This record gives sequence, structure tokens and C-alpha cells, in this order.
Amino acid sequence: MVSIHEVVGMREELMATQMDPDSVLRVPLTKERVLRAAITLADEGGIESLSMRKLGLALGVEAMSLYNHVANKDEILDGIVDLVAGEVKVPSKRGGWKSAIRRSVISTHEVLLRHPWAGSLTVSRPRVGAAKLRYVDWLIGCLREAGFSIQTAHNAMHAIESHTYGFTLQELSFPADIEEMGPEIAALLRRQQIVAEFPHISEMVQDSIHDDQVEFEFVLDLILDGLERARDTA
Amino acid sequence: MVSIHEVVGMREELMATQMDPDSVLRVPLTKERVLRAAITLADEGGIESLSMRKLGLALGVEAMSLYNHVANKDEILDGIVDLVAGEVKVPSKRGGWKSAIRRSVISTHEVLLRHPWAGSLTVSRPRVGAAKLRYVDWLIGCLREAGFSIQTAHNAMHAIESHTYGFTLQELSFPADIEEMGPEIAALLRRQQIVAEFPHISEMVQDSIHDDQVEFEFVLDLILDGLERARDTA
DNA sequence: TGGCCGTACATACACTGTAAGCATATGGTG
DNA sequence: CACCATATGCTTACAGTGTATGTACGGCCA
Repeated sequence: MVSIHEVVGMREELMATQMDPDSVLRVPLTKERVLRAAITLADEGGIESLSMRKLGLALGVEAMSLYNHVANKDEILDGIVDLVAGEVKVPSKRGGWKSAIRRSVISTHEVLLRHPWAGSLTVSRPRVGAAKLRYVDWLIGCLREAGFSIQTAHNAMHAIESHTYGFTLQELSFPADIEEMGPEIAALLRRQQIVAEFPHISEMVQDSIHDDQVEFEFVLDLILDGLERARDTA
Repeated sequence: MVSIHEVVGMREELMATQMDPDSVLRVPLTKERVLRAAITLADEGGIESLSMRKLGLALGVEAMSLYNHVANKDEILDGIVDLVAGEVKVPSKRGGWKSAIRRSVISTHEVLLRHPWAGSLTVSRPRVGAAKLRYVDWLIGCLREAGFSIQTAHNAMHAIESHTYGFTLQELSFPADIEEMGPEIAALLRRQQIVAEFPHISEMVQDSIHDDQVEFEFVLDLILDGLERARDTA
């Protein structure tokens, strides 16, 4: 959790204390370090604030130096997506397939909330990394060992992944503040015209208390139960 | 379906035939026309190819002129997202809630496939437009009239929306070509090391024939049935 | 000690969104 | 019909982006 300014500050301090800045033993840049710094930057300022220049600055290096470890920015984006995918905890299969998958999905959910940019970045780029492949392989393995046919396992995988990413993305994109919904909608809300124009939404907003985590798990269980039934009837 | 070049060509032709280009009666720019052109551009070249300059070019106008009808680019993005949301067909409620919701979800799926950029744009921005609000209100109305409690309707809405966007986004981001998965993965695939490293994926790739539409509807029905059960047991 | 190769830097280019100021075209009013 | 107000578009300019190109330097091996 180090901000750009701190890093820059550190470097400046080093340069100030030691007379020859180049003799400072500097940690060599690696692709790993570049990606880690990129994740930190994206976590702090959102993915749109991740630029090669700022990334270089955070690492005490010129922007072009990054290209010694990375082909282009896309490779950085693919890299951090897969690095984040690697943060997902894959539990043991003990305790049954439902429990194992349930925990892995909840872990994915946590990871995506921890890195709010990761979800939409993942689903908006075609390249699949090694960590993601490992996870998918584990998931399919779970299902197959639980007696799912290849076809049903395929469907199940899609159902599970869809819920994971779909729900989380909606959760993240939902405006925290009413003003964030846009000026015209906010105006409607203030004049309470919504009650007439969107009666059901109004009712729901007023009468429903909701806990995202509870809802996420509710739908997850609904899907897992449905999949179990599909397996047994097929 | 008019490409940039055609439009430019048309304008050049006009200017060539009539001596005074300014006397050409020109269709006045409107926000509507700007947004429609933006959608066309995004459909053709992807959302990342949508720039103010290209948009102006397509409309036979300088980039800065667009700012007379639009506050900034974000307003364009929000605008086309909601315009696309308005393309969703909202069916009559005749025939039961399941059938109505089923058809509306399938319509949403079609719209998102028609504008491949729309899904990830929608879920990556907090502003909600009027068309989307209308749709959500209709959806909740369906559920409430079908006897869902407010709480369960809320859960149901999330389940349905999650599947719609989650599935479609995965469908769209899935690499059509194996090479698109990235060089290292493609290399693995060619050397057939995947069979050892990702046995379950290999099995699935080889033995499963899959039809996205069928899978989408399969999971959709699974969710709708699950929701019905949740309504009746609660 | 000499050479060399990988790393980092400096410069430059084409592109982005958009702010500011000026020109012109249009529509309503005397 | 003349005139002005306003809306609309154009020009120029600036800061920021990704990255191609060319140069300089520092650590490692002969």
C-alpha cells in the first residue's frame, strides 16, 4: 500500500543522502515487480489512472524502461488480470463438491471486490492466463468427480462463472451515491417523480434492506441446487 | 450501417458538385444523431476506436462541434449505453411471468451480442439511464405481480441480471481463435502439454459440442425455476 | 583490462479529450 | 426588409497518452 508520492519521496531521499545516485544499489526491475506496482496503482486510483508514465514514476524509472520487461501495455493488463486470478483461494475438495465450489466462488467474489477494476477488465479481454486456466480446470474437475456429465459440467461452469462475474460487476457499478446516477435521474428523484414513473423501483428502494453478500450467496446456492437437480435428472 | 469513409465521401461529393460548400443545406446536428453515429462507430471498430475526432469526421463536422450537443465524452458513453438499453424488447405480461421475463432476457442477450461493446460498458459505469430504469421497473413489476415478496423480488432481479450480463460478457470475451488466448497458452496447446497440465479442460474441449444460445437458455431456465421454488417456499 | 550486452534514458511522433476565442448561420423582432 | 441575438461550428492550443527510435552507461565474462 505505497502511494506514488511516497515512492518518489523515498527515491529522492536516497539520492539526497548518497552523493552518487547511480551507485545506489537499486532493486532490478522485473516483470513481476512491474505488474505488482501496476496492481497497486490500479487499486488506488482506478484502472483508468494506470499509465506507463505513472507506473514508471512509481517504480523510480522512466516510462520507456518498462518496455524492457513488457511488450506493451496490453501485456501489463493481461498480466495483472491473471495475477489477480491467482489470488483466488482454491479449497480442498473435502466436504463435497458443493461446499468446495461455494467457497471458491466466494473467494473469487472477495478478490474481485478487493480489486474493483479486475472484474470488468477480465471480461473485456480475450486472453486467458495460466492462473485462470488452473482455476477453471479445478472447477471442471470438481464437477466431473461429482458425477456431472461433460455437457452438464460445461453448463454448470458457465452458470457459476456468469453469476460470479455478473453479480460482482453489478454490485460494483451500482451507484453508491444518488447523484452518481446522473443529473436527470437525480432531479427526478428529488422531485419524487419516480414514485409515479417507476413505482416498483420506488417501492423496492423504500422497503427493502439488502446485504450484497447475503444476496450473492443466496443466488449462488440457488444455482448450485439447480445444478444438482440437473445432474440427477439428466 | 454507414462507414466513416462513405460518409466522408458523400460530404466531399457534395462539396465538389456545389461550389459553395456552406450553402449546402446540412442536417443540423442533434444529440440523438451524435449518439447514433457513436453507436455505429463502436459497432464497426470497437469501443476503443470511438474518439471525438473520428466521430466528428463521421458526421462531417469538427470534433469540437460535438461539444455543443454533449458535455463531454462520458456523456456520449452514458448516452449510447442507455440508447442500447432502449433496444430491448419488453414483452407483454400475458402468458405468465416466467415466459415474459424469459423473452425479455433473451432480447437483452440479443441486443448485447449485436453491440459487443455495450455489455462491459454498461457494467463499468455507475450512471443509470431512463431506458434501463424503465426496464428494471417492468422486471420488478412482473415479479411482484407474480407473488414475489419485495425481498425475493430483489434477489430475483439480481439473479436474472447477473446471468444476463455475466453470461454474455463471458461469451463475448471468450477467444474465438486459439492464438488469441496469448502466446504462452497457444504454445502449450500446440505442444499438447495442456493434456497433462489441464486434463479436465482438455477433455471438455475435445468431447463437448456447445451452442451458446442453448446454454444461455438452459441456465436461464435453471434460475427461473429456482426462483419459482424460492417464492413458493418462502 | 577490454568488450559486450542488457538495462535505462532522452527525444520524438501520432493520437487522445477538451478549454478558449472567433466566425458564421439561423430565427425572431423592429 | 433590416437587424440583432443566439446557437452552432471552426481554429488553435495544451496536457496527457502509448510507444518507436537512438544513445549512454554499468555489470559481467574473457
